[in-house]
This record gives sequence, C-alpha cells and structure tokens, in this order.
Amino acid sequence: MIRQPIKKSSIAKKNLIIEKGFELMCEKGYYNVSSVDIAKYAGVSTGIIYQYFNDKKDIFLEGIKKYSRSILFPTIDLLKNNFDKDNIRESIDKVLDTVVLNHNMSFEAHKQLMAMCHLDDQVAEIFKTNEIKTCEEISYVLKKRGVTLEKLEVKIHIIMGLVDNYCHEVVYHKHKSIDYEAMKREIIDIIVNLLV
Amino acid sequence: MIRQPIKKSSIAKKNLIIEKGFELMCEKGYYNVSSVDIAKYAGVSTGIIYQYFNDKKDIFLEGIKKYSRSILFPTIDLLKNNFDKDNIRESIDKVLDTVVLNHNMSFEAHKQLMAMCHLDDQVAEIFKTNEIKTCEEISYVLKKRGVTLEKLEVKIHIIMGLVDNYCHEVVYHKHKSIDYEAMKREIIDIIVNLLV
Amino acid sequence: MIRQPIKKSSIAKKNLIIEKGFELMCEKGYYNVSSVDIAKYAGVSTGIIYQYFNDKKDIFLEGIKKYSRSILFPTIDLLKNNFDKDNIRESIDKVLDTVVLNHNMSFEAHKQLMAMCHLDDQVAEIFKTNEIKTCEEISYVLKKRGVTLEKLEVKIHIIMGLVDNYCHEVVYHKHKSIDYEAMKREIIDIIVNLLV
Amino acid sequence: MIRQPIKKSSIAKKNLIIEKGFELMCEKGYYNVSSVDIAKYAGVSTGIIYQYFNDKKDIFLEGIKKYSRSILFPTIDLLKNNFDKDNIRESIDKVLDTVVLNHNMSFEAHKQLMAMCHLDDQVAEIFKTNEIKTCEEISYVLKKRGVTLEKLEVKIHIIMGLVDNYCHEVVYHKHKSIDYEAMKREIIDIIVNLLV
DNA sequence: TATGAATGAGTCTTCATTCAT
DNA sequence: AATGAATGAAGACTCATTCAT
Repeated sequence: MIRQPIKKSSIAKKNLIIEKGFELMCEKGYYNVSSVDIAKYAGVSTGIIYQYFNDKKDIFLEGIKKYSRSILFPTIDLLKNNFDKDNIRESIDKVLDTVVLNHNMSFEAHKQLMAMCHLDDQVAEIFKTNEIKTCEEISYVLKKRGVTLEKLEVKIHIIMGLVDNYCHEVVYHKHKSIDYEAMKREIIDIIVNLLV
Repeated sequence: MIRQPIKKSSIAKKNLIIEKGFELMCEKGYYNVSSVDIAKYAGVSTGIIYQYFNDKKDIFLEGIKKYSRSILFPTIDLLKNNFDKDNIRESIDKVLDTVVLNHNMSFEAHKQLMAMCHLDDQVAEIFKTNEIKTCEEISYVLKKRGVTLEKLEVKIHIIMGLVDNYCHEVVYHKHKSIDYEAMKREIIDIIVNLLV
Repeated sequence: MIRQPIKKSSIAKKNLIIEKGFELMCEKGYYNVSSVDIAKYAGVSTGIIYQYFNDKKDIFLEGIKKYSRSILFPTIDLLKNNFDKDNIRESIDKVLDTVVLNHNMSFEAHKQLMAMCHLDDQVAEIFKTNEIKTCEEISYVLKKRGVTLEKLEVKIHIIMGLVDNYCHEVVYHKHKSIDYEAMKREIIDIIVNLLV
Repeated sequence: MIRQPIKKSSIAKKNLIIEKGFELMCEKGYYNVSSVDIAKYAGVSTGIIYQYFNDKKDIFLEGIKKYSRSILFPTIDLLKNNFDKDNIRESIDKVLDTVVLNHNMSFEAHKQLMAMCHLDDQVAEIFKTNEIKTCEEISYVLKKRGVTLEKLEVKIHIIMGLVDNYCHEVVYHKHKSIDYEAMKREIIDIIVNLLV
C-alpha cells in the first residue's frame, strides 16, 4: 500500500507534504483542514498523499515527530547555551522568558498540539517520548555543568512542569488579579531550591 | 429558534440531553459523536436537540458548565475537608492521592476536556473562570485555617499547577524510569515550603 | 380526523388560520413558511391546525378559495362600476390602470399564486373555475349594458388574457426598449375592436 | 469551491447532470426532486454534484439556459420557416398549432418552468432575456419578409402574449363551454390586423 | 509515479405531522 | 377543544479516500 519514496524528488515531495500539511493543520486546526486542502497547500495532487501516508493523521504524526520537539521543548537548547551553575537564577529567568516568547510565536500551533495530544493516543505517545528524551538531555547537560543531585530526573520533570505551567498561565490565562512578576520569582525560587 | 423548556418534563429532557450527551462525548470523544448518536443515547429524537441547543458544541458547553467543576477542580472540597495547618504534609498527600484517583475515574473525560479547552475559546473561557474561582475559594479556606502569607493567590496558582502536573504525570505518562514516590515527596516538599 | 368547527369561536379560529396562513404564504412563499410559522402568526397552537385541515396545502387552498378571486379577478367589479358602452375606450383604460395598480399592491402574492397554480393541480382547478365564473359574470354585465355580440364569451376570454399580459408586461418585465404607452393603446384598440 | 470540468469526460458528466437533472425536475417537479434523486437518475455520485454546482437550483438554471429556449420560444423557428407575408392567416394558423403541439409534448416541463419563473428571480431574469431576444429575432424576420410597421416590437410582444394565452387556454384550461376553434379564428384575426 | 475527478457513507439540520396532557 | 413538545424521516452537503488514466 504505502510506498517509501526512493527517488530524491519523491523524498522531497513526501517531506513537503509533511511540512506544509503540518503547518496548515497547526495553523487552522486538524479538524478544519481537509486532505484536499493539504494537497493544494503543498502543491501536490490529492492522490499522492495516500501513496506516502496511510491517512490524514499520519501526516500530522510525521509532522509532530519532525517539528514538535523544536516547538515544544526548546528548553534543552536554551540550557545548553545559557545554563551557568554559578548563576542559576539568571539562567532560569532567561529560560522562562524564552519559553514564553516561543509560545507566543506559535500560539495556534501550541494549542493544536496540546489538543491533539489529549485526543489521540499516538500523538500522546510521541509527546511522552519527546519529554523523556528532553529530560534525559537536560539531565546530561546539567551533570556536565556540575550539577550532581539525587533524583535529578525527577526534579527535572517537576521543573519542566513548572516552566510549562508558568508559560501557559502567562500566555493563555493572563488576568489582572495575578501578579505575574511575583509568580515568576516564586517559580525561580522553587527551581533554584530544587537544583542546589 | 432555541426554546427554553418550561414544563417539568421538558426541563428534565433538556437536562437528560446534557447529561447523556456530555457523558457520551467525554467517553467517545467530541469528534467521534454525532447528534444522532447523542439523541439515541439519551433516548430522544434528533429533532428535539435542535430545539434546545444550537449545535453539538452547545451541549458540550452546557455539560462543562454543569459537571466540569466537580470533575476538574474537586481540590477545593478536598481541602475543605482535609486541610490541617499543623499537618500540612499529610493533607497534601491526601489531596494528591484523591486527585489522581479522581482523574483515573474519568480518564477519557479529562482528556476530552483538556483537548476542547485548547481547541475552543468558549471552553477555555469556562475553564479559566473555574480556575480563578477555585483559586479564590482555596485562598479563602486556607486563610480561615490560619494560613497567612504574602502573595497567597500566586502561590495557590503554582500549587494547583504542581498538583495537576503530578497528576498528569502519574495518570498519563506513567513510565518506568521515573520514581513517582520520590516525585510525590519532592512536590509535597515544594508545596509545604510555599505554605510556611 | 378533520373536524368541522361548530362553536362560533372555533369557526372564527379556523377562519383566522386561513386568513393569516394565506397572508403569510402569499407574502413569504408557500415553501418558505412552515406550519409552526403559520400557527405562531395566527396566534394559535400548531396542533389545532391539524384538527381543521388535512395538511398545510389545505390552508392554502382554502385561502385561495376565499381570497384569490378578489386578488386575481377584480376586473368584474371594475367593469360593473365603470363600463360604459358609449365610452368603451375610457372604460378599458381605467380597467387596465386599476389591474396594474392591484398587481403592484400585492406583488408577492400574485407571484406566489401564479407559481402554485402551475405547481399544483388543485390550485389550478380553483383558478380555472374562478376564471370561468369571472368570464360569465363579465359576459352578464356586458350584455346588461347593451353589448350583444356573437361568441361573446370567447372574446371575453381573449380580453382577459390581453389584460393579464399587459399587466404582467408592465409589472414584471418593465424594460426600456418597450413603449408601454403605445402597447396600452394597441391593446385598447384590440379590445374595442372585439367589443363592437 | 465550484470546479469547472476540463477533461472531456468531466464536461460530459457535468452536462449529463444538467440534462438528466433538468429532465427529472421538469418531470417530477423542482420541489419533489432531491440532489440524491438527481445523482441516481444521472448515474453519478452525490458528491460530484457539489463540485460542479452550488446547489439544486444551479442545475435547474443551467438546464433552463440550455433547453428552455427551445421549449418555450420555438416560435421564432416556426416563423422563419413558415411566415409568408401574402398568406399571413395560414402562417399564423400553423404557428398556433405547432405551439400547442409543442406545449403538449412537454406538458409538465412547461408548468415547472412557469412556476419557477414566478418563484425565482434568477429564473425570471433568464425568461425575460429570452423573451426580448425572441421578440427581436421575430422582428428581424418579419422585416426581412416585408413587414414594415410602426411600433413593430410592441405589436410582436402583444402577439407573443396572445399566442401564449391561446396555447395555455387550449392546453391547461380546456373546458366544454368554450369554442376553441372560434377562439383561434378571433386570435388570428387580431394578429392579422396587427400586422397589416 | 502522479494526477485530480469521483465516490458515497456520514453529518447536520429542518419541518410536516402526531400525541400526551 | 386546545396546547405545544416531541417525533423521525428526509434533505442538503462534506470530505477522507479510491481509482481510472
């Protein structure tokens, strides 16, 4: 049924479908985009889609595999570039700002990805794997930078959750009654406490 | 267009549609359930649905308004019944267990609600309102029980996030490499630190 | 099944349904008006409609029987009041003006009635009967006013058709390229020729 | 949304839908035919209909554009082939017979077309345009055959109306009390009078 | 390989009519 | 005699997927 493209141009075409399809689904929403839309947007025929993919969801899954990591867990790169054991507070501060910035840049995509994550087990599985991998990498980076703690991975998981929550709070829930600067300080405190 | 039921039996019928419809959508998934499915499941005709609701989403929204609070934010009742200032650690422990239990009881419902929360602004709005209200109520309870802290609401928000994350971690992500008991202890530590 | 109202108030109610229902159907179009609409517009319950009428069309038919004559064939009354054998030209002129005026006053109703006349055999039958009756009456009036001609009824039929055509031309087709005053003169000439 | 067929077979398919759909609607009545009916009758899928047409009415309109001229206004061809200035009476006689014959051949179609003409402005517009065009063509033919009259177009309009009325009288209203042969003679007289 | 026309099951929605009260 | 809530069959329309070319 499903063919693996061999020719260079075919491989490019398959990748184009993933790229453009994922882009469109992230922007408009999985359920608001039809296969015909995707084909048109990618500039290919509808038929070819079903030679490289089982169904519409397949495209989305491939898209996630390929792009979601950079959308959802850019933390690792941030840390690699910014983490300074002797200046944890500022490192974390920078990470928080960057994560918020990143979320705002792909606002709709994030919403769609989170939604699909809850609606589809395969999507959820990919996210889970991603998260674990990210956690391991962060762990590796931290260790390299001199952080030696018990239960490090558990702590990193908690920290990742905290960062995420803070981010969602700021990006989606933004409401007057909350003092977000204070929240940020509290969260940094918690993280610092966990890492020392 | 949309009629408000006046007769007792009609009100009951409308409520039945909300109850059964919401149940079905939570169980099978919003996008996997049609209005005909809902009508059949509720034992009413398809026509009547369109006399009381604009569309499927309307039913879902009403369902959320009616039930989601008890599904998503039972924390408040837990606290009311369990919080003991001189024994915070155990109080929190109990809350965590109960939240996990509660999530497991309506596993699919939670997933659907979270998904819709990301896909639909109206749903998101209801959640946001609920969360603020819950936060305020928890704040009120804690104050009554003798917790007097600066930035209490900010802290409660963070705690609610931590609880939620822990819960999701346990319920959805459950994987071998993580020591969930350790995670629980860490989280309790953080919460206790925040509250003293 | 169908009940004949006996009580004075019931008879009034049935008539109200015919009156208001017919009015609404003429205005909005038979296919754009539902029984519920009619009931609401007449201020009665939907149920009662089906005690006095077999179906929606019944109301329309009764409406036609009751009102269409005055809408469609007011010619007879015009003639009764205006026909002057020694001044035919002016009589006809007045009739034409009045018929056009009458059409314009119930523009939508006319269109609906003509349409239904073509769509439904029962409606067509009523129209046919009406036309014959009108023709006979006109014939009677003309004779009384001293018009004695062979094949009078045939001529009257032709005249009625001419009047109708002129009217439709003016009311519906109105376009620049045609000189309607000239047309009127020609038609009057023809009619006068027929009647002398 | 709406696609224009390019491939030969697709064009044929679109035309088939118009042809069969129009045929069915004319036969059974516009309001008694569903898109599924049309698809079945034309031997195509329901989906394809919505790729070539906005809705049912679209098919009807295309049908009218394609076929109505030959159904409704064949007079012009009749005249072209039969009109003889020195033998007007017989020419007209032949036209009348042919028009009646033609109406009887597509009895239901005529009724539907007339009905839709009153119910739908787009249909009405097409008819109006057709009529004007026909009138001009007849005018052209008559002039060529030596008929030179003032207000010729007005007269042709009146004649077309007379022919139509006679035809409807014969085809739809047929009733004992009228002497149709006499009516025919009268109408021919009127027409001849107009043309000399 | 690639095309894009075609499919048809499935969805939402309406409304003439019935029926419990 | 009257109500108006309820019914459910039928219609319009969509879209993931297939298939002839």
